[in-house]
Amino acid sequence: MIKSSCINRSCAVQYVVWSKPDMRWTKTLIPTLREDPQEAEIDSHKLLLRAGLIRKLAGGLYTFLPLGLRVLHKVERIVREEMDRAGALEILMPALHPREIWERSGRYSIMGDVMFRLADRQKKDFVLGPTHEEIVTELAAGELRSYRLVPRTFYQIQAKFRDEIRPRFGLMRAKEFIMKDAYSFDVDSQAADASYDAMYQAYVRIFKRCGIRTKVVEADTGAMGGKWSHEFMVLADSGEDGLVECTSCSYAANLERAERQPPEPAVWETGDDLPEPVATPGQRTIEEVAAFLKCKPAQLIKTMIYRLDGKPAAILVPGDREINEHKLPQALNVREAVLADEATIASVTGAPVGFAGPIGLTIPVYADLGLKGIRGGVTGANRADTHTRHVSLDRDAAITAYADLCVVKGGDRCPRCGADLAEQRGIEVGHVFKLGTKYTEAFNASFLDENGHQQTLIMGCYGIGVTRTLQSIIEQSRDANGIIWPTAVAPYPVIVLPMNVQHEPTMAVVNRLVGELETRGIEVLVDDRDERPGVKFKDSDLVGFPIRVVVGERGLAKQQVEIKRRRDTQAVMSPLDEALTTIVNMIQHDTQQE
RNA sequence: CGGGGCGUAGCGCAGACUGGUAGCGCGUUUGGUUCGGGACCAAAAGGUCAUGGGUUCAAAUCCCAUCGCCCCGACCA
Repeated sequence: MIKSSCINRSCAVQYVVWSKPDMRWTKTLIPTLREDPQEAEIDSHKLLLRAGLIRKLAGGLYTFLPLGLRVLHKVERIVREEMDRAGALEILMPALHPREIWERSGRYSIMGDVMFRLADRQKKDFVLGPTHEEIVTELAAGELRSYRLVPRTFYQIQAKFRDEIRPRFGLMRAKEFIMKDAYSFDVDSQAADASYDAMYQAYVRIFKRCGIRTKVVEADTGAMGGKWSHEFMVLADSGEDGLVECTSCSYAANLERAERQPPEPAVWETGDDLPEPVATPGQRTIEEVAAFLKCKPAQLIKTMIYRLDGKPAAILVPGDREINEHKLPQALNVREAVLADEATIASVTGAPVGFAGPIGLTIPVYADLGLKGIRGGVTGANRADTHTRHVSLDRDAAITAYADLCVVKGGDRCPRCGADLAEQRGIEVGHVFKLGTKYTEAFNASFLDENGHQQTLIMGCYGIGVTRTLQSIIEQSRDANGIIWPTAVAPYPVIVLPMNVQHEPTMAVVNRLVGELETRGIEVLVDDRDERPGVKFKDSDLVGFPIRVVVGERGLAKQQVEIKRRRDTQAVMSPLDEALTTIVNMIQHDTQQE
């Protein structure tokens, strides 16, 4: 039964030459589930399980079943093609790293909790790599010694390991996942910008070819360090990241980084009244105090005590706002900003937690720009069970500096053009960083320039969560019946459903059509199960093959087969001798569209 | 790590409060009737009731501990 023609026409299938282009449902494993698994919360996770693409081994650890692996390979192939096109060089680095290399960059302590640690039989310490900046920089330090060998960009596609605090949503946040990571090394900042741009453009192409719409946002560099970065976000309500985009200009940013133009000064009162203590017994939170004093949360001035590089300071934001801790280091020019403990708060304010205010403090006081010019505000009085009202910050408190310190929200003003910002959720599928010399200095990665001078390599790094991207495709392309695969990443672009596998003329037509598709290099799955049509239709929709061909006695009587796109509602009847052309045209058309 | 929920057949669940022979639906196997959107009839297989301990004549059920999974939070490229 199995066609042997795959051998002599394997050249038609680029890269995936080891894979037979056609498959019978009864010969593979596609364990579809009729009901939603109890373990899954979001739709894409449910569908991964229901469509028989993955199975869970343990929390954050998944096995890819045949169909899931086919999709994974297709995404990887797109990534490889675009990386290669951009001039990046594929390598493969170890997943197991000696501890010392992480200590050299200082990240063993920074990322220590994220890394799985283990020891060999000699009790030598190792970690499972959560990322590979250290490893690749070590390589560059040894090999890229001459300007003639620069620029170079290396990439790999490999399993990464992270001891996530909470793995969730299936492949979205897993303990082991597939990542494409790339690293560029350049002679100077300008050349590094060009490398960055090449990767950025490659990413745009990759996600487009995967059939997903992404939004590029300015991002925080976090533990990666570096100066600048962009994230590629798949917009989805289930996304773990918040982001804002301008309704007018092109500004878009992760909430961790997003800035805003200062709003109009909050004038609640004329400002003629002087500060006055008011008893607020037991009212600690913003909500409690606002309700107690019958004022709006925004009228309160939230005062939080932080330690900036160890030294206490007060951070002030409007009562209806959150402090953005990611922005503090840069805004206040410190290395580390952490919330102070209760003892510190008590000693600098002289009051229990919940009653801190800026008036009379002897530590530095930094206020959000949204508080500039506020009149009639309410603050803690630095005394138990007491607040202060009629506060005009400029007049009543010694403000060390105003800065943009709070988390931006939808409705705030764009930092570029002043128009409204809109807030959305997104899934981070790609992240590109300009790292500068953080790692190349730590690893002494330098080269000799044309003049024989020693110079430090400028580095960039670029990640794509491959398995996360796979799930994001589903998150963005599905309906009530199941997945709708974009053609480029579908496990099979075509599924053929014989309505009655016992009917010989039906199977003769199926086999001939499948053979013809094979010769065109088109991968086909034949649902040759002896099941009722309804079952096959449901499974076909659930798994989401882009094109479905139904061969039944009803159509055959008119020498026709039915061809239907998964994303369309209407099927078309096609004469037998035109079916092949119709299908091929659809695939070509859809691949270009997507 | 804090808070909450859940572990009973491959999947989804009931049974637990009030201890007394392990249940239902789907799926699976066999036979038959069906056959263009998850058919019907009949028969059957399938369980350390998460694990360990305790109480009891008797524990899926009550008590204690542990483990695992899911959600919220903290946290996180």
